[in-house]
Amino acid sequence: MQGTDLLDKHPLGAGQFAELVIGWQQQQGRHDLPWQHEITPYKVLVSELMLQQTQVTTVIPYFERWLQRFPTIEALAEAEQDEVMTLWQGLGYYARARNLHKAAQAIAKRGSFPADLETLQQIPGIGRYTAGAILSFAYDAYGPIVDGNVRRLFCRLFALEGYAGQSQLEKQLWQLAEQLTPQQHNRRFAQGLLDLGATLCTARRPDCANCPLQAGCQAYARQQVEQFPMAKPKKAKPSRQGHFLWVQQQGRLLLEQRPDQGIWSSLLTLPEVAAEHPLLQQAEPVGSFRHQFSHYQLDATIWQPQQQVEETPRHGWYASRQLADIALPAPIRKWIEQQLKQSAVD
DNA sequence: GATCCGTGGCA
DNA sequence: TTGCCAAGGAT
Repeated sequence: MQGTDLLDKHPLGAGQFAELVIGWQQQQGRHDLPWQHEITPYKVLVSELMLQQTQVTTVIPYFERWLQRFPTIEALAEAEQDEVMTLWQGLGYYARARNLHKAAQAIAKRGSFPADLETLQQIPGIGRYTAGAILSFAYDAYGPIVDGNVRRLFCRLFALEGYAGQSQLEKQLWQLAEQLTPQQHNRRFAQGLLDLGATLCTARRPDCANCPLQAGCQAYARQQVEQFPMAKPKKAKPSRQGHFLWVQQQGRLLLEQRPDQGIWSSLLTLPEVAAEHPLLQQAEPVGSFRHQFSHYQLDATIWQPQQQVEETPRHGWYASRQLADIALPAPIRKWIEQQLKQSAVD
């Protein structure tokens, strides 16, 4: 067992490690995040789903609005998907919103909130990390977590080779998490791990001088803190073309709901057509934008067709005052609002 | 195991 | 401007 070896060779034992993390969290950790007050399993579920791959400062206003509109899991379970997507718009990774909605319906139907790792991981949108986080934060119970913060912290503490996603590294990280996670004070311990990663053991310019684990950090001992974790080998980001239609009729704008898979799933957008679409042969380009996704770059052109657009049940006409209350992708919303402002001035 | 899935902040 | 990064999960 490699993880056992790692821990055996390390100057800090598991008990001492937990004590240091817990003590530091109490003195120096974050205590004023919105989901840390009057904790319920539902609030933990909402916050954890929102926080997946998303920064705390981005999530906070979304979380506040969400709890106002859906104060309980039953309220969310009974909501329409349109409204769920509208509240989530701009936050990205829209499958999370559908999963959260489905999770609320499953839990409400079940009658009780699951409180064990196995059952939690059967719920849509909840993986190994989120299940551990729910046990730790909602129930103050044993729930190992490995996220980006913990990965960075452990890779440095134990000078672990490998990059994020490599199976052998992930296996080591989870084994360490299981061994280092205490049986008591689990909420504070988990919060301490995340706070250390977010405020001291950061990706760039880590603040080792104030770290309670400095004496036990193997990367620090080598003066190679920023070499861990190793950078994932990167490949070129592809570029894709997108063609969107700008069609107004009697002051209303034609929009189309996207399918529930793929990019911008379940959101409304300007109708998108293939590059070979006949409509584009006699259309005028009225604008363009470039948008960076995590895995490709979108070069979009917006066309004003001269012919009638064939409508489907997924199409709809929207007045400008309705736009605030529907779910649009951020770059599409930005372009539409700019266009409407210009045409109003013209 | 590799890829897909968003967005905003920051150096 | 560009690249990197952030409380991951599903396929």
